[in-house]
Amino acid sequence: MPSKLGAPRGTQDFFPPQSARWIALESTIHALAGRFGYGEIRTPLFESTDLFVRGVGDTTDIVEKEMYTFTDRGDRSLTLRPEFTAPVVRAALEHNLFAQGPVRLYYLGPIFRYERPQKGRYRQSHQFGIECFGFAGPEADFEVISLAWNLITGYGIADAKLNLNSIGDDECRPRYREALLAHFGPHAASLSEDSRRRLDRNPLRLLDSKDPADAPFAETAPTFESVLCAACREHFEALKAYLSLAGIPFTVNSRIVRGLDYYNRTVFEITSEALGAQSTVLGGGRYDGLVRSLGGPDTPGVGFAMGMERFLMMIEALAPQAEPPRRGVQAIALGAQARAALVPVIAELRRALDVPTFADYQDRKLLAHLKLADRNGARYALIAGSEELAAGRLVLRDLQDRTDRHVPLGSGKDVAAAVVEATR
RNA sequence: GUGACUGUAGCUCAGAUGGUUAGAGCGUCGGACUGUGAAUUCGAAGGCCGCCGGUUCAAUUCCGGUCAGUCACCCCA
Repeated sequence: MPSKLGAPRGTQDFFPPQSARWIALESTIHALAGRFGYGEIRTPLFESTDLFVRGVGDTTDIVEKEMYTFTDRGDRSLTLRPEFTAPVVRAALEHNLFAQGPVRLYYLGPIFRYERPQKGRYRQSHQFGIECFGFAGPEADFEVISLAWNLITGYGIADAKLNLNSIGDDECRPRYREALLAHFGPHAASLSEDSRRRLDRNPLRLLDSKDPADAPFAETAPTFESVLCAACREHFEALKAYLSLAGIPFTVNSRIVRGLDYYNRTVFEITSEALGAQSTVLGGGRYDGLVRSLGGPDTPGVGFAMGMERFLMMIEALAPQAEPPRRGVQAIALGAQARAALVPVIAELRRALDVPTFADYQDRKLLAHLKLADRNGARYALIAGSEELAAGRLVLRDLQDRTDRHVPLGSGKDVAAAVVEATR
C-alpha cells in the first residue's frame, strides 16, 4: 500500500456499484416506515457518555468495553453512539414529545462499537430501527414485528427466521432469576469459566452460551414461560395470536435474552444462515421502564434495530443481483470542434433525461469511446465527429439493437429534445 | 480482550531448501486493424514482496515483534 493512511480498523468505504445497493435499501426503508406512520428522527453522532451508561446499563458489554469515549475541550465526557434507543429517548424527552401522546419514530445511521471485527461485525456499522412509544399492549409489539417482517419478505428472504421470547417484568423476572440460580447453582463447578462469572451477574446469559460445557445444563433449564406472571403471560399469548393471525411464522425460543438491560416482556430476533456466526440481522423488544429511568414519564416502548451491513450481506447471498439493464447515453465527441458542439447538448441531456448522460472529454478514437460506453452500461451512443458536423446531424446508435438513426444538429435544446423523442 | 490463518503490481494469485535485473492473468495506458462497441495483435507503465527489528557474507524467503485482513470465541445489529 503506497500510503500509510488507511481506513481505521473495522471501518469500510463503499463505492459504486455497492453504494447503489445502500441507496436502494434506504429508500425502501423510508417508504416502508412511512407506510406504517413512522417519521424519521436524526440525532447527534455523539452524546453525553452518561446517557449510555444509564440507558444501556452499566454492566453491559457495550458500556463496559465497547464505547468510543473521548473528552472534549470543555472537559465533557462524550461517546460516539453505540446504539440509537437511548439517544432517541433523550431527544424525545428533551423536546417533550411524550406529552403529546404516542410517538412513532424510525432512524437510519451509523453506530460505533469498539469490537474485534469479524464477518458481519464492524466498528462502524449502520442501523435502521424503529421506536414505538406509548402503547403498553401487545398490538404495538405486533406492529413493530410486522414492519420488520414486511421488510424481510419484501426481499423474498426465505431463510429468515423470527425467534420470539418473553423475559417477563419486574414481578416475574426475579422469580426466574431464582429458578435459574437453583438450576445452575449446584452445577457451578461443571460450568464454563465464562458462565461461572455470569452466574450471579446475569444468569439469563447462561441460556445462550455456546460453550459445550454449558449445553447440558442450558438444555434442561426452566423456561421463562413457565414462571411468567399472569399479566406477562396474557401479553405474550396475545402477541402470538396476532402473529399467527397475520401468517407471520415464529418460533418461541427461550434462549433469546438480548444483551441490553432495558428490555422487558417481549424480545425477538430475526436470524439468517447467510450471516455466519453473527446470525442476527435484526433484534428488538419491549422496554417499558426505559423512558422513566431516563427521567421521563412512565411511557411504555417497543422497537427493534436492524444491522444494515448484515441485511445487505443477506440479500446479496440469497438473491444475487442480476446484470442491470443498459441505460443512459454516452456522448461521444471526436475532436475539439465536435467537443465544443457537444458540451451544450450534454448539459441539455442531463436536464431532459432521467437516465445518465456519460461523457469523456479526452481525445480518443471512436473505438475507445464505444468501449467506455460499454463499461458504463450505456444504452445509446450519441456520436459527433467531423462527418456529422459537416452533415449537420448526429448519429444516435442503439448499443443494444445495434441500429443507427440520425438527429439533426441544432441547438443543445433541440438535440436533447430529439434524443428524448428517439429514445422514448 | 483471546485464538487460528493470511499479508508479493490497481485486482486475483504464482514464486524461490536464503544467492544477480520478482512473474502471470485481468485491468490501465499506447500502437496496429482509414470512424462504429465486449475481439485479435504488438508494446509500455506499474512492486521498499505490509512495517520494524534479529540471525546471516547475503533475507522478499528463516525467527521475533508490530500493524492490517479474514474467520471464530466473547458479545451483538
